[in-house]
Amino acid sequence: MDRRQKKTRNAIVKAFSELLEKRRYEQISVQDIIEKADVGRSTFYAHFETKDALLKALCGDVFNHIFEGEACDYPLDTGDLQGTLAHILWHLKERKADVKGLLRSESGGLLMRELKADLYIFFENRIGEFPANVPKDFLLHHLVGAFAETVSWWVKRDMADEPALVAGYFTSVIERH
Amino acid sequence: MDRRQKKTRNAIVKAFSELLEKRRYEQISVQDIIEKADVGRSTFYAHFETKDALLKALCGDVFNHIFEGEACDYPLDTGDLQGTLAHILWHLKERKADVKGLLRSESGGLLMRELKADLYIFFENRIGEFPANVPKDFLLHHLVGAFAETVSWWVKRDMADEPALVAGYFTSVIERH
DNA sequence: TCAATACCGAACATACTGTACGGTTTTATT
DNA sequence: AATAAAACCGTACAGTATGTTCGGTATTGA
Repeated sequence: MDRRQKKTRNAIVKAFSELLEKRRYEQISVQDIIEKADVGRSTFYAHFETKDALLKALCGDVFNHIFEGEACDYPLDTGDLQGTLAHILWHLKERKADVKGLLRSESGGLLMRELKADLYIFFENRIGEFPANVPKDFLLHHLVGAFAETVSWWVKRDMADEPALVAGYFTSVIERH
Repeated sequence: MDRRQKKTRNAIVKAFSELLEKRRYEQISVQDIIEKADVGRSTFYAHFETKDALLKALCGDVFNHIFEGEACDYPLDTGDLQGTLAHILWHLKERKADVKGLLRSESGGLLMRELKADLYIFFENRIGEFPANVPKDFLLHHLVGAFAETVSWWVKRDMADEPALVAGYFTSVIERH
């Protein structure tokens, strides 16, 4: 609507994202953010109820691109599980700075929580490819936890490995039909 | 050494643990803790540099009992992977109140981080039982993440399922030799 | 008995959060 | 161009938490 809103909001998110490259989430105060964004204090709170809300918004921003299946120019999605997982990793790499910043933080769990929530839905739709001799609910958590940790491992290695390779590792450890 | 130290320290940890049953970590202030422990403010800081240090100490306390392999009266450890994992779960249930309190919190990641660190070492010693066609480092993270999430899932269900059963679920999803 | 030390508790400096409010600028609309 | 709505500014403020300091008291171990 009002384009000042977008401008301000973007400035805040961008400032937050940039601060996140150098410092951990806990070490960044609202004061830091509004100074870097060059935005009034009350303005910040007009946009985000709290610092956590901002974090959540950033997470949502990162993941929406991935799981909402917007059109993108990733060519290698073979459609199977491994290909789709590689696709997800590729998208995460697009937002490398944000992902690294959020994951490094003490509250890295917050990014992880968002990621896991989306992964949960993702794997739910793929559940047929996996063994059925355990409760579905358990299996979902297992897959989500394992893949989330895979992401964490990959990020720690600076996302150096090829997405397709990492996805291949993952699928080869899980017992399938 | 001085038995006042132990007494005070225990009072603090106990108060913290009890507060954790009702409230999440973030909602508990140092003030709350020292009031419940009936301890002076400066005394608290003489024992723990920060609230996080206290949390870490409690985590350590919980996990030492488990991974240091102290003598215990758990009879069902069959020695194989499933049995040992069940044993770990059984110990976690011993400290149910603490584990639930810490896991429910926003900083549940802190307990998880400690747990994962110990699990990492644990699985490292068992690595031979798993497929070797992926990097060992990756595999370890995979197992750790999956089992940690299993714990999280189990706790959410109020640890109602039998440890041996849950451990069985876990082992049946992982592809082994 | 006595020196060491752990504790008390209040006071203090510092920092952050979230809200309030009067005034200013930009926007969309007519 | 005029105008009402809105988004913004920025300062001030109340509330709360943290971590430190320090003089005095009580307990401990030797």
